[in-house]
Order: sequence, then structure tokens, then C-alpha cells
Amino acid sequence: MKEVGTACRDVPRPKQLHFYSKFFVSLALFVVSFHRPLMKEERKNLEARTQMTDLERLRHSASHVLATAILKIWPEAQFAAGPPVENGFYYDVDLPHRISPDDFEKIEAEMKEEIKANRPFERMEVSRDEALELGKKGRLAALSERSEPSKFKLDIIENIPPDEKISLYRSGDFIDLCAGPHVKCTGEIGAFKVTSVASAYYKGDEKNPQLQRVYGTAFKTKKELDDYFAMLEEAKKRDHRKLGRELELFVFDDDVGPGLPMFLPRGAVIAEELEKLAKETEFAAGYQRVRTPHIARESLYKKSGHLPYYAESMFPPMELEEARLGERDHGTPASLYYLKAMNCPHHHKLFAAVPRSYRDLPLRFAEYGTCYRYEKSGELFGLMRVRSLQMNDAHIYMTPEQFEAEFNAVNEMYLNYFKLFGIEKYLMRFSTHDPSKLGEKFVDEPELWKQTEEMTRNVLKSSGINYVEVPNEAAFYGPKIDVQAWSVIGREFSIATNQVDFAQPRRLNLVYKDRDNIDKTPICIHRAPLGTHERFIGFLIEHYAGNFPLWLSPEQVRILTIGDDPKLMDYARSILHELRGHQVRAEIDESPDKINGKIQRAEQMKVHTMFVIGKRDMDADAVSVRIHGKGNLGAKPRNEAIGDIVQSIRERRG
RNA sequence: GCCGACGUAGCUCAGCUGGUAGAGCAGCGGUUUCGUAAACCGCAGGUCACGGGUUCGAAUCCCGUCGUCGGCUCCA
Repeated sequence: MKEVGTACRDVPRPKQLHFYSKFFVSLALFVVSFHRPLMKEERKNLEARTQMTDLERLRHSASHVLATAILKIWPEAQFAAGPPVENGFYYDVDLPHRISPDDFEKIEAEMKEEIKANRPFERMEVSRDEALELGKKGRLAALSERSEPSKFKLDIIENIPPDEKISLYRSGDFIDLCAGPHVKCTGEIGAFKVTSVASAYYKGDEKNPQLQRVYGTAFKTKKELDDYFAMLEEAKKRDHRKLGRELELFVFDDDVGPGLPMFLPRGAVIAEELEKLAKETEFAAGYQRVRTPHIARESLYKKSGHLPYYAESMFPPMELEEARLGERDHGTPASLYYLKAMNCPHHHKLFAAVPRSYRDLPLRFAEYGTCYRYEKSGELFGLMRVRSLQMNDAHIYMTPEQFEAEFNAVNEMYLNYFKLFGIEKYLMRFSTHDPSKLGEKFVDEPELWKQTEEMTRNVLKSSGINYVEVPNEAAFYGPKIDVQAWSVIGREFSIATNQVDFAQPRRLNLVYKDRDNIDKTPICIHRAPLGTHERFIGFLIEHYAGNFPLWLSPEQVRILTIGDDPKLMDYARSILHELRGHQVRAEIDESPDKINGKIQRAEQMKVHTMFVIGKRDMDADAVSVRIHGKGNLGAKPRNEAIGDIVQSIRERRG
């Protein structure tokens, strides 16, 4: 057995990876802050460069140990890829036996042995032919030669660029095609656990066969592992699905349908407050509100270009009998109606409804439109991914000269919102086009692409926003910016979007009369800084862990009386009426519970402010203020206490 | 949509290898008059997701459907 230890620590760590190690340190703070796993792009880069933090290296090695264990139990297993991921590692395996959680114990036992044996990881560089030879003998990701070739490994070798070195790693009998790096010895894997098994398409392509993805996590020490699981438990407590039920914010019902959330009064309040915020902000920014129906004829979506592109994510059309009869009489295709999956075509029609001059631009149409998208069943996820959604939508029509200012203003709006909500962990994804796909995936307007992407990039740079550029992910009609965030359990999703569109306006013949008396097509921005009510509220629930700021709180003040003396109750009710007179969402707890019981219930419902009122307070024309999470703040004169509440709500602080 | 797991009272969960369902909280009815995180007593509440099958007998075993969850894919 080789000496290990020091050599392992000597491995130089590139400077640019500092960020990642920082991230893992901050994982420990994940409970109070906000979960932020590695982003996909970062991960891809990592894999490409095969540079890893110490922890990732350890986890990567753990994945080899996992594969070794699986092979000991099922020697015929075929392995694909086994990288470290945000919270652990996985290995994709093709195996007739369906691995279930019942197998984990067995697998872990084998892994433990491998780790106890403290086998060194040896790196070997081989020629392509040697690698292929081994693969054909089934010797890659295997303990010995086998009758079946290592098919996935052979495929991976085929895809390694000719100029790149091919390396193998050996630990005990296990040999794997692997770029590395690894820890020195299996014994360095201090603590690990097999956590779950799921399926994944080979290379993430729906057309490829499905493999079993066995997930695990590993740390240097047992304590870190325990802390990690404790952290997961904490994260679960702020899961919006759990809090949504506990705080009576929203529900799903089988008879209503999957992905169709209903907001209870407490949840509806939050939606209303967000809407109020959006309306005020947009009014000040020169937007005008419009209102459009939830359905439209097929012809609208044919003209907009959405139908072929979006048909899969739209609810199937409804056929109207009367319209169908009409068709026969008048030969008009009128029978098919769709629930709208987006608002833009309706808004475009409003633009076209009135002759427009360059003097009218920019024109900003805003609507909290209700859309319906038939998301695949497996994609539904609490409030974050639903089938009925209300979007904080608006479409801005402008001349090319106005683009930069408008786009900038939209970004400003996001940033202001994020500041208001204290959202700090997010990532701007700037999606651009691939010039080689002009005319197929992207509209064939090379100049406009160049212009708008350049302008967009400049806006991002000049505002100092942290962003990543993602080529080939633009919308077909233009570049876009998505704001990416993460749910507490680590799912990533977009909470806001800002898209440039120079295609639809043309398709729908939108024009304005320019200074030179020529009809021109406007550029359009689609933007939704607050995303959809559903997703944004889901996000906020987790962001605040249900402890909403006063202005967003479903119940802002609850009045709790000590005893139910009629005079005291009258005093409490007069305060209630005064609060409600100021539009404060206040309630009185008239239950027969003792004061401690009332407080307990208010705290559990995370009511923002409690006015505790006893005879002492009544006699002093005062209330005792208690704030959720802060406790008793003592007695205050009634007018002051009410004034503070009203003021704080008006300023949307606290 | 795909793979896997799960589905017991409004909520959280118990119910061993099949013998016919139980607790806490919430709810309701009383009693209690309590100064900052649960006063006491009682009552009621379940075609064990739904449908079929195996069995003398199914919450428990098998099949199907629906739904949820973990992933994959996709997205606001």
C-alpha cells in the first residue's frame, strides 16, 4: 500500500476555482440564506476542464467506489457517466435488475469494504486503440473482462477529440475510463450515503435509452455528512408546498386537476399585493393596462407562429358546434378555439387595432394575463410549475432607436423588485442565437440579431449585473434574459424573463407610420419581471420561509385579548375597526383559549404583528405589540401602534 | 411523457409476516378568565386514492387507473 496523505494535499488548486470552494463553505449557511447549487453552465465547464475542488474530487472517487460496489453485486452492470454534482455524485448504470432503495444497504456495505481496504487510485494513460481494446473486452468500468463490451464507455471514447489524451483510473480490480482527478486512496472518503435512484436518459437525450441513476453523497467526515442531512431537513421545512398547506395559502384538488392551484384567501392576498405593486410600478413607468380574453381562435396562433411551435404545450383545442355550422355556411375557418398559452398574440392584435404613429411609441401594454399550458405531467412541481398561470406580462412596442432605453428600463425594474424583496441569489442568463442556425431555429435576420444581442450585452455590462451568456438558447424571435433562481430543495427555474422579439410583429403585420411616412415594423419586448403569480409566490414563500414582510402578510395584525370581559372586547373591536379602516388586514382571536394558546396559534400561522390587549392596556389606551419571530416589544400608545403599522405597510418595508 | 417510490381522519403519522382501523393536533360542545409559544373534560370524524383480481377473509398480496414525490426531459 502506497503512502497517501500529504501528496493529496499537495495537489494544486487553480485560483479560478476559489469560487466553488467558497460555495461549499457557504452550503453550511444554506439554512438561513438561500440554497444555491452549482449552475449547469458552471458544472459543464468544470467537467470540461476536469478541475475539481477537493470535495468534488472526493465525490467523484466515491462514484467509482459506488460502481465497484454495484459490480460486485451485479457484475453485468454497464456504466455510462459518474460525475460529482452539487450535493453529491451519481453514476448512470444500465442493469436488468431495477435498483430500489432496498438495495442501498447492500451497496453501501460493499462500498464500505472498498473504503476500508483503502485502495489507491492509479492513473494510467493509454492510446486510443488500447482503450478501445479494453472496452471491447468489457473491461472498462468493470472488475474483470466480460463477455459484453463496455458499450457506453466505447461510445464515450469515440467522442473524445483525437488530440486529447485518454486516461484510465484503477482502484483495486475496478478500471474505468476517466479523466480524473481522484483522491489518492479510497480511504479518504470519510462518510458517504447512497441517497436515491432515478432514471436519466443517456446523454440527457429523450431519444436515448433510459439508465438508472444512482445518487449518493460523500464528505470528508461523518459530521459534515450529518450536518448535510440536518440541513436538508431544515430546507424541507421551508418547502413552499409544505408551507402552502400549513399557512393555508393554496391547495390542489384532484377534481380540479393536476397543476391547477387554487389560492385560499391568505394566498390570494399575496397575489393581490403583487398585482398592486406591479400596477403601481408599471403605471409610473408609462405602461397602459389592457384586458384580453382567455381563449382565441386557431387562426390567431397560426398567424403568430406559435401553433406549430407551441402546440404540444397547449391544451387541446375545443371545437364549437355553432362555429362549425357557420363554417359550412360561410366557408370561414372558425370552429377551433384554444385556451391561450401566452398573451402576446392578443396584445399584438391590440397594437394593430388602431393606426400607430412613431409618435405613439414606445407603447407599453400590460396585463396580468391568465394563461394555460399543458405541461407534461412529470414536470409539474407545486406552485413552481403549473398548468394555469397568471403572468406579470407586458409587451413594449418601439423603434430600434428606442430599444436600448426600454430594455434597460425593464432590467432596472427587475433589479428594483429584487431589492424590494431582498433577492440576492439569482443568475441572469443571457441567451443568444447560433449564427449557423439562422433560418431554421432562429429567424433569418443576421443584422437584427447582431444589433439586439450587442445592445443587450452592453446593457448588462454597463449595469454591472452578474450574468452568463448561453449560446443557442435564444427564443426563435430574439435574444432573451432569464433570471434564474432555485427552490429550497435545489430545483432551478426562471422567475423573470425579458425577451426581444423582432419576428412576431412582422408575422402579424404590425406597423407604425414613421417620420418619413413609411410603414415600419416595430421591435417588441416581452417582459415579465415578476414572472407568474404561481411561481413567484412559490418562490417568495421559500425565500421568506413563510415569514412575509408586513405589506405582503396575509394577516397583518391579530388582536389577542387577555380574557373576554365585554368592555375589553369592545376596546379590541374598536381597534380592529380602526385598523380595517386603514385597509390593514386585521383579525380578532375570539377563541376561548388562554393568552398563551392564542399566541401559540398566531405564531404558528406566522401572523406578522400581534396586539396583545389586557385590562392594563385598555386602561392606558394602549396595546402590547408582539412581532412574529421577535417576541414581545412592550406596550405602545394605541395611536402610535396603529400609525406604525399603517406607515410600514405604505412604505412596503418590514 | 419516461423510470422509480409512495397514496390510512382536515393536518402529521401508527397499524408486525392478510383476521376486518388508532393517536396527537385541528373541528364541535361544555367547563376555565388566563399578561406573551398549547388550560381541562367530552363528542364527532375514515367505502384505508379509485377500479378489478387472488383469498374463507385484503389497508396489508397482484394488476390497472388517477394523483403526489424523487429524478430525466422541458419551462414563467
